[in-house]
Amino acid sequence: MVLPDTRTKVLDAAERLFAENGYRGTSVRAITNLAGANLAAVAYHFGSKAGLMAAVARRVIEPITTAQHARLDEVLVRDADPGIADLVEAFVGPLYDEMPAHDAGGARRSRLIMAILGDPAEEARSWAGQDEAAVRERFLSAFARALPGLAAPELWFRMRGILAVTAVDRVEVHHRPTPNCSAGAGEEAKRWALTFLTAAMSAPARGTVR
Amino acid sequence: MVLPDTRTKVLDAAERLFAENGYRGTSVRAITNLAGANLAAVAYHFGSKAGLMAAVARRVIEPITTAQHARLDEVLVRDADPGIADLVEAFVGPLYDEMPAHDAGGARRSRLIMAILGDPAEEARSWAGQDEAAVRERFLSAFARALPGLAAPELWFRMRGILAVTAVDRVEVHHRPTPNCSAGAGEEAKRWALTFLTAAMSAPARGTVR
DNA sequence: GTCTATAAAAGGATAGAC
DNA sequence: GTCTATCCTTTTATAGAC
Repeated sequence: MVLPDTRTKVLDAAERLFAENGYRGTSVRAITNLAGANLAAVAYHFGSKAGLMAAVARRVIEPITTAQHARLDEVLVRDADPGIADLVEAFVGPLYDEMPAHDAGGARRSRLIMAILGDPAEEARSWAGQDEAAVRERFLSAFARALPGLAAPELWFRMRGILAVTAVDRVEVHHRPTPNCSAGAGEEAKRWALTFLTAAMSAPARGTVR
Repeated sequence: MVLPDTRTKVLDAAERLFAENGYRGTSVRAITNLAGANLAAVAYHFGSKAGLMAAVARRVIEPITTAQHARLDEVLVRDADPGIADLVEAFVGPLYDEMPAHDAGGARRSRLIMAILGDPAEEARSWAGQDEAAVRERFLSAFARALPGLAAPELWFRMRGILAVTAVDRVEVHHRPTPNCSAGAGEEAKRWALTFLTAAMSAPARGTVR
């Protein structure tokens, strides 16, 4: 068993605190305290607080985009013109599989992504990185082929809808209405999301018709 | 023409800056500077920065919840057992009508709501207030009647989906993929949302079946 | 690589004059 | 109601010893 080095300990602590309190709500001091490291370690290993956030975001997002690429590859091998359900599954599936809600780390990473997406700072855009943009472009093209009646702006609207639903899921944006209605666990929530989003994406275009 | 008093000027400036930079990203100094008011005005009129945020949130949210209640009332008068499309329209419609994207103020208030929902702070929960919770409960019951096959947790999942899609709409959560694919304007975006969400809410339950 | 110490700035809040 | 002046805390970043 290898003990984590300081760099990794700081990264772990930052992931947790950024997820819980957001970027601006987390101080470098709180991170290094939790990590059992020195305040100066952040500057040494990551240059600055922003550099640390970028590193945290990269570590969380990379496995997801990798899985999304792989799933889309599989789908396209099976069928050059895949259906909506397959595309939705290839895009959304990895978000659940890589961040299972029943796992503490998964829920934490999910909250972190929400914190990144919800951050109004311009900087936050760059945290998501180019991986994420590339994946989105690929899926956008695939959906455009599967939904020929849909104009680009409406397709883009729907794509954001997918991102919104999956990002908000498992994040308590409000108090739960009743205690038993908390977020679904693992596979259940994934199935709900796939049902919800496949139906939504399959809706006929309404771009200009009344 | 009545000139706005200091209280209103501060409220306006705060609404704008909170929307653009979030609660934590906005200093009281920046607000009073933009308002052309004195730093101490915030303490005098609102008690504290948090009190100011609560006042801003109330002013934005109240007209929306009022409209949602009214629209649901209308729907229930016409039909004691309304369909999914009517319920979705009654819930989502006011979010677009009260915050038109083509209007600068509408887009700003939309971003503000996103900033509130996305804020990880516990405090942020209370900003949305009880109005919003009451509306959600009413619609939850109405949807439950219209979707008898849907268990409570899955219904709650879908309700959050509606909130997610409408909140994220018109907010650039990422860089736009191509310049022409920006957010849809006004009525168009509303129609896209109603189409997308009505289809999603109408999907058959998948809670436990395979 | 890790630490102490400190710089330098920005933040929220408030006392008290007017 | 509005203003000035100031207090006190917290923040990021860095210089320099070890």
